[in-house]
Amino acid sequence: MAVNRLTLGSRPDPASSEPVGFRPLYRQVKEVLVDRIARGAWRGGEAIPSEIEIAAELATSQGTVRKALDEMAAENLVVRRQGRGTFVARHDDARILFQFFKLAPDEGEPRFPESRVLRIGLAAADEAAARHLGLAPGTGVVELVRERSLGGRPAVFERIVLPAKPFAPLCDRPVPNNLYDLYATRFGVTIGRARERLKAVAAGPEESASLGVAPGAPLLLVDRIATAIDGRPAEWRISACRTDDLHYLSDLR
Amino acid sequence: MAVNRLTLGSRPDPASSEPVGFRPLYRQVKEVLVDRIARGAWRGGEAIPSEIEIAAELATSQGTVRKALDEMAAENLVVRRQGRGTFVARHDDARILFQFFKLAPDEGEPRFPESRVLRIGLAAADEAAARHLGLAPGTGVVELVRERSLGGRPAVFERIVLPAKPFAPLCDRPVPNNLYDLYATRFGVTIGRARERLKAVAAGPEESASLGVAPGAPLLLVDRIATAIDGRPAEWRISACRTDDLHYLSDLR
DNA sequence: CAGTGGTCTAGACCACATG
DNA sequence: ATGTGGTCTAGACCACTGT
Repeated sequence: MAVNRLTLGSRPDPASSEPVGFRPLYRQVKEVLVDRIARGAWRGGEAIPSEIEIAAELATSQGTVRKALDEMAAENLVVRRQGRGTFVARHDDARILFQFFKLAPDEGEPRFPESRVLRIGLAAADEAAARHLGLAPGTGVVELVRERSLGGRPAVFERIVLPAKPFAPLCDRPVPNNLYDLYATRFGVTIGRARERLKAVAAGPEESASLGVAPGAPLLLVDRIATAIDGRPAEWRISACRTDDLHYLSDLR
Repeated sequence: MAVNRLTLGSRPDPASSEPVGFRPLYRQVKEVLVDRIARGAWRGGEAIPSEIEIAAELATSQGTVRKALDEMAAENLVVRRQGRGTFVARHDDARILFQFFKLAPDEGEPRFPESRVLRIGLAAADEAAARHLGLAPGTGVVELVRERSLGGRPAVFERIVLPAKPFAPLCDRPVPNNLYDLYATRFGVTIGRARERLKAVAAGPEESASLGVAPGAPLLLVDRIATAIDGRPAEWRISACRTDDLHYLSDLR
C-alpha cells in the first residue's frame, strides 16, 4: 500500500511558481481522511482510527490530526465522542431533521415526514437538470415524484432528479423514506451540504390536488442542489410546501 | 479594578454539588472577552489586545486564548487577520449581505438594498411583540415600517419592532439604511444571530400597493427575531418579499 | 525590523466510556 | 485499568503586515 507523503509545513522550494500558496499540514491530513470516507473506507456510523493511530500512520503529531478532525466535525462529516472515538457521520433521521429538513410545524416539535412515491422512472436530462447536475443534456437521469406528509396531512409535493449513474437501480425496488441514508449506504454517495433557493409561488393543478389547497394558493417553493462530500452535485430537488400551519426555519449566525 | 479570577481546569471540590459540570478555561476566557465587547470596551472595527497580552492579563497560555478567539471568530464576533491583529466585527454592508440579508436576484450578484421609511413611531407592545421581545405586554416599543428596493424596484415591505428602551431616540432623526450597524454604534446593542421563519402568503392591500404586485399574489413572508450577543432578543422584524425575480438563499451544511 | 496571528510539535493531565 | 477524545501548557518556527 502506498505511503501517504505529506509535504512539510515549510515550502520545499521557495522559488517554485506553484500558485497554491501555503497548504497547512492539517488540511492535507483532512484531505486524506475525507477522501477515504468518500471512497467508503469506513461505513457510516463506524469508528475511524484514533488520533494517535492516524498521527503515527501519517507521520505527524496528534495535535495536527486533531485540528483536521475538528474541522471535519464542524462540517458534520464526523462525530466525535469523548471516551469512545471518532465516527463517520450517518444520515439518520435526527441529522436530516437538524441539517436538511427545515420545515417544522408552527406549534409542536419538528418531526420527520412520511413519504409516498407517486412516480419514478428513467428520463433524459433536460437543459435545466443537466445544468444543475453538471451533466451533458440528454444524459440519463432518475426522476422521482413524491408527496410527503406531516401528522398525516400532505405537506410537500416534490420532484427529485438524480444522475442515472449510479442511481438507476433506485427504480427497481421501493425507495425508503430517508433518501440520503440510502445514497450513502447503497450508492456510496454521501451528501455533505446543500444550497436552497426559496420562492413563494401560486399552487399549480398537480400541487393543489396533492396538497389539498386551492389552485393559486401560495406555496413555498424550495429549489435544492445537494452536493456530495467530494464536491460534486448529486441531487436536484424541487419541493412545493404548504405553509399554512408549517414554516421553513432558517438560522442566521 | 477587579481581577478576573478564572477557576482552573480541574475541579476544585470533587464533592461539590455544582450542577454546572466542567467549564473549560478557554470558555471562561471567551466569556470575559464577549462580555467586554458587549459592554463596548472596544468599538466595532477596533483591534483588541494581542493573544499574548490577553494571556498575560488573564494568567493563562496563548493557546487557551487562541481557542477562545477562534470560537469567537467562528461566531462572527471577531475578525482575525494574520500579521495585523484581532478586530471586533462590524456590521458593514458586506457582512449584512453575507449573514443577514438572504434575498438575492435570480440573475446577477447580490446587492445591498436601498430603504425608504414609510412610518416610524412609539407604540405599546401588543401580545405578539411582547412575547417575541421578552417584554411585558404594553411596554413601549418603536415601530418602523419601510420599503426596500433592489435595482430601483421595491422588493421588500417590512415592519420592525424594537424595545423603546434603548431604541426610542430612533424616532428623532432619519434612520440609515443599515440598521444593525446603527444598533451597535449608537445603542451598544450588537446583533449576533437571528432566527427566521418563512412562509408563503398572499399579498395584502398595503403590500401589494408598495411592491407593485396584484393583491393575492404570492409573497415570501420572513419572520425574524434577532438576538444580541448577550443572548437577549433585540428586534422583531416581519418582511414581505417579492420573489418573482428574486430568491431567498439558504445554505445547508 | 518587530509584532501579529497561524502552524506544528511534545507532553501532561482531565473527563468520559467501556471492560 | 485502559483507551478515547478534551484541555492546557510551552516553545519553535512560519506567514503576513506594517514600520
